[in-house]
Amino acid sequence: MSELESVIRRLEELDHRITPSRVAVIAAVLSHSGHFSVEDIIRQARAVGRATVFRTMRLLTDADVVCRVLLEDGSLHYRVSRRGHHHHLVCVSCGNVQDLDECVVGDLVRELAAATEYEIEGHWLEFYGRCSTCRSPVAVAARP
Amino acid sequence: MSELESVIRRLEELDHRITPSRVAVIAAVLSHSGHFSVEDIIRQARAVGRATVFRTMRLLTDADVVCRVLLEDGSLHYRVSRRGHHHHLVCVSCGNVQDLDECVVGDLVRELAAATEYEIEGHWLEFYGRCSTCRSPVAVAARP
DNA sequence: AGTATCAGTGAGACCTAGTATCATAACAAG
DNA sequence: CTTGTTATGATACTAGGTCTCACTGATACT
Repeated sequence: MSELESVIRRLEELDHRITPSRVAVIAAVLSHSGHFSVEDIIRQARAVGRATVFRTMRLLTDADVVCRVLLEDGSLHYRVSRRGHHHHLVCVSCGNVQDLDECVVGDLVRELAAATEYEIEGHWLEFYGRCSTCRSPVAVAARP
Repeated sequence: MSELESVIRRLEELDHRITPSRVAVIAAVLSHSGHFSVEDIIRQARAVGRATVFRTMRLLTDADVVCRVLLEDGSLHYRVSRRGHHHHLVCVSCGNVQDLDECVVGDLVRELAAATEYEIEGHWLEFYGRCSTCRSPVAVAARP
């Protein structure tokens, strides 16, 4: 079963109709191996209305087909998600994204909940850096 | 020395001029005990131009007078900062912000750097939940 | 089949948050 | 006093996203 079909299955299970517009958006989304902006998808699926692209992106986010990637400058990108709740390490130089295997703050959340009496419902966590390819050996050696 | 004066000192040390517009923005900023948006400041300091408010907010961020608070919906707010690098626990119900004493992911950053060969330069981390006041005893008891 | 209903749609107006431009003003230094 | 620098406000603009609304096309009921 292709990835497209499996996403369609997922939406059907959640009682969403499969329309040509949605299929076009999903196909555009799946064509990316890295992260992308909604504007990228709007450009790719030119026949689909702007509002519909945004609506479909929300659908896909809720269905865990994509996850949101917060870039360092605050802009929001998306990325096809192939695992559950996780976080990202984004290379600020080449834009490459490394998925962290699992949520690394689960323990922290429990500790904080105990210490603060908050009931913690969610969190944002993104790391930024330079991947091994982008940092030159010289730059590494020069670091204190 | 008032808080206003101490912020003014800080900017002077960084070679920024102290102008009436900047003082108005700083006073508006200091009038908030919680977090606030730039639009709040623009509303409060109506005599100051929109661009100048944004410019001054950047100045204050760079001078560590305020820190940025990322809300769950992705919107950016500010908060007077009284310590160095730290993170926030935001109540999604009343908006109250709890500062976490120090950065809780320092160790994590070092581990990740070793595991991924990334040189990690920065991160975003915000927690969301409901403070003890906002969660009713009933709701707490009902949680699994 | 007929019709009522409802999810989904695109066009476009609108909104929010922020940046760019630019002429002008205030100030500092020589 | 002149010259260069920093800061300013008005305004236009942009990016990213939401709202409205008339319309379409499936679905469900009779």
